[in-house]
Amino acid sequence: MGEGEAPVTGQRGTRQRRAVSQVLDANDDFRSAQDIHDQLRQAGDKVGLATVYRTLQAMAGTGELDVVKTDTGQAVYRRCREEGHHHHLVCRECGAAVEVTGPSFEKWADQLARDHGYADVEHRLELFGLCPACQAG
Amino acid sequence: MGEGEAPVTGQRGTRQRRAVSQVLDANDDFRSAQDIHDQLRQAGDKVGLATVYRTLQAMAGTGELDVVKTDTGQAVYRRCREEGHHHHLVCRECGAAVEVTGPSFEKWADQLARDHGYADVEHRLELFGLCPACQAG
DNA sequence: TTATCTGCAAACATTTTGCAGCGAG
DNA sequence: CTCGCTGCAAAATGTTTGCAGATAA
Repeated sequence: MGEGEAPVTGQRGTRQRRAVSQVLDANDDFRSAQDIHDQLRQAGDKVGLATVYRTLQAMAGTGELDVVKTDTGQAVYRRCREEGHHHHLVCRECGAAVEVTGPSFEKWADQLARDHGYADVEHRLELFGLCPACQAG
Repeated sequence: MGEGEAPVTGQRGTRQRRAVSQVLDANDDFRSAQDIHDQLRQAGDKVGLATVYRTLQAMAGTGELDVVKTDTGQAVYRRCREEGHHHHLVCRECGAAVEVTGPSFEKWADQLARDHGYADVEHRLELFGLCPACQAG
């Protein structure tokens, strides 16, 4: 009795899940759900688009994935490297990204919020540019 | 001869445009295109939704409007106060916003880009929180 | 007059959801 | 066996676009 509520961690090890995870491992850059879906099909793994969305969402929820919204509002994902709070410098050409942290920036933001009496402040910071490789190309 | 290409500035003074402009003047906070459309209808001004979108887009293009993308990717607008580059501390409850600039932050961002060899870097920074008024409520 | 603007509805792109069936544990 | 996962297709969102007719200059 009292097995209690299902552990939030309760994810089943399905083929589809594994396939998505694998694609994420294989890519060093940010990809959209649809990109990942295409890549999956090309590799011969048949996975529904909805499932890709659901899986990415689930993984992002546990913090194992980083999500960035592009210019057009599209969400792009990649496996998270650094724990904790950080931002990304993303190449707008190829999706390659560097994770960055800025203690001084964080402090500035906090101070700013305090100065204006805003509570519960969070920020979204994205940096977009051309990576060295894409400049050369 | 040579009237030349039409001046980019060629905007006609239509009732609809004026109505949208008026709503923007009346609001001190960020509103979505649809919000503005609703507000317009309530005020008795019949303006098509597409026209609202087109107008807002045009105004944003000339720099007379600030645009911020919310969490959900929705675009929200308000008349721009400060010229030049700045960011916003927006109340996630009521849309009230403070415009902020951060020279130290800008410098940090530039340096970061340089350190990683990224060119043509731009950043998007939004701060979301609860404004003093909404905390009280 | 005439180029621009407007309104409508249909097109779009991305993401979410309902539901019957499959499959991991 | 069960309950969560999956696939499909349909729905939902928010925004854009094509086109015929209205309108500012």
